[in-house]
Amino acid sequence: MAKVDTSLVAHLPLFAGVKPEDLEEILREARSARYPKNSAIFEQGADAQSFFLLLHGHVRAAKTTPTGEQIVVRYVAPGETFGLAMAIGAARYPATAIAVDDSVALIWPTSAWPRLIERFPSLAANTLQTVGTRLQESHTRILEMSTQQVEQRVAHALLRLAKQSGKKLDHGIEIDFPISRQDIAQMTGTTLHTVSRILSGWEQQGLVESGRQRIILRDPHGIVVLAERSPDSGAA
Amino acid sequence: MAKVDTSLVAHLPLFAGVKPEDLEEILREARSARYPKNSAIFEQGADAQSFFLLLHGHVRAAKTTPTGEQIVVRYVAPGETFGLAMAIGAARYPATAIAVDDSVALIWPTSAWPRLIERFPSLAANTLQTVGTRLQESHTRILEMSTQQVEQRVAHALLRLAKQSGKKLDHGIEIDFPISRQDIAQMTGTTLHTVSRILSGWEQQGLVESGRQRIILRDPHGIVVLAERSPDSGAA
DNA sequence: CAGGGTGTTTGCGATAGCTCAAAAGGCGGA
DNA sequence: TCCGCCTTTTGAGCTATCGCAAACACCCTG
Repeated sequence: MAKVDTSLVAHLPLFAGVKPEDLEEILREARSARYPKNSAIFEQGADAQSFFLLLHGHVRAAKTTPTGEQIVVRYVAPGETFGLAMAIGAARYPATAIAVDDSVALIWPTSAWPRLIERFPSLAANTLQTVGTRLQESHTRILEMSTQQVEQRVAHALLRLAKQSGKKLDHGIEIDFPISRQDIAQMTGTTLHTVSRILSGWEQQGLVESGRQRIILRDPHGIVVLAERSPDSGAA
Repeated sequence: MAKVDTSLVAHLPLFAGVKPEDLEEILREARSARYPKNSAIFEQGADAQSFFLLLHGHVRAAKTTPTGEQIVVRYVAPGETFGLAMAIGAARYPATAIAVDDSVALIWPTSAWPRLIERFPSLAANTLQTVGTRLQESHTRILEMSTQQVEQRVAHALLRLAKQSGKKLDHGIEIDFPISRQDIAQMTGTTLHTVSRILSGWEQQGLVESGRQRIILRDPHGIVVLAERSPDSGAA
C-alpha cells in the first residue's frame, strides 16, 4: 500500500479543521486503489464495507429500479467522498458506483467510521455539511424536474457538469470525462432520444459541439439563457 | 419560557446516545413556541436564525422558484427536526416552513449549534444520520419522477404520508392533517387537476375516500398494488 | 483495413398529462 | 341562515415528449 501524501488532501472540505498530525493518523487507516475506466467500484445493494475519497478520475453513482431503469444520482469529482452509506446508517450501498475514467480513490473500512468521528468530531461536522449540500442539490433537482421542460433541465445539467468538471478551452468549456446522451437523459429524467434531438438543435445554433461521449459548451452564456428561459418565451 | 420535560424527547433519534443530564443542558438552550394553523415559521431566503424540533402538529416545507412555482419538499411530523440550514453551512433557509395544523416546536438559535455539537458529538452523528436518510429519500423521489407515471407517484406519495402521519381508522388510514390536491401535486410533480382526476377514479374503485383537504385510504393494499404496477400492465 | 459493437441521429405515430375554462361543492364567517 | 371564498371536479383540445424503428457514424480490435 502506497503512503498517501497529506499535502494532497489536507485542503479538502472533509478535513477542514483537522490537525496535520491527526490527518496523518486518519490517512494511515486508508488504503488506495486504482479503478480502470468502466469498472464497478461497488454495486447497489452490496454490503457497504468501505467508504471512499476520490483522488483522480470521475465516478458515476447510479440508482437502478427493480425493473431495470436507471438514473444517475451524481458524478463524483476528485476530492469528493462517496459510498458514505454508513454515515446515514445504511448497511448496503443505495447506488452503484462506476469509474467513468481511470480513477484512484482512498478507501476506509466502514467499520472505522464510528471510531474516526469519535476521535475527530470535525469529520462528522464536515460530512454533515457535505451531505446537507447534496440534499439541497437534490431538492433543486426535484424542483427542476417538477417545473421545467426537458430542454431547460438539460441546460442546467450541462452547466452543472461544466462547473464541477469543466475544462476551459480556448473557445468554450469541455466536460472533462466521457458522458453519453444516455447519461444526460438519466440525469434529467428523459430519454436519450430527446437529449440527442436537443443537442443537435444546440449544435446547429452553435451553442455546443459534441460527439461520441463528448460535449463542449461553445457558448456557455447562451446555455444559461436557455436554462433560465420561462417555459413559453419561445424561440422560432 | 416553559420548561421542557426531557422524558418527552429523550427517545428521539436526535438525542440517541445523549446522557439525561446532557439532554437537560441541551434543552435549557431551547425555547418553545406555538404556531397557529397556516402560519409561517420561516420563509425561504430569510436569515437562518434558528433550528427547530417539532413537538406537536405538522409542518410543510416548500421551495419556490423565481417564477413562483412551488414544490413541497416534505411534511414534518412530530419528533422531527427542520430548519437545519446551519448544519449544511447555509446562512439562509432554502425553503419556507408553514404550520399546516396548530403546532408546537422547540427552537434553538443557530448560533448555539457549533457549541452543541462540540460538547455533544452524538448530536452531529445523529443529525448526519437524519440528513443522510433524507438524502436517500430525495434520490428515491427523483427516481420515481424519472421512471414512473403520475398515478404511481401519487400512490407512493399517499402511502408515504400514511406511513408517516396516518391515523388508523376502523376501515382504512386517514392522513392526519389537512392536505389539498394542490399539495399532493406539488409533492409529485404534477397539477392539481391531474391529482383530482386520479383521486376521483380511485374513489369510484373504493380505494380512497376524500374531500376538502382530507384523504382516507380505504384500501391501502390496493394502492400498494397501483404503486408497484409497471407502466403498462394496465387496467381497463 | 475490414468487422463488430456501441453510441448517435432522425423520422413518425401515439399519448399521458398539461392548459384553459367553467361549474359545483363545502366550509367558515357575518 | 346566507354569502363568499377556496377547493374540487370535470370537460375538451393541445402538445411536449415518449416509444419504436431504422439508419448511420465512430472507435477499437483483430
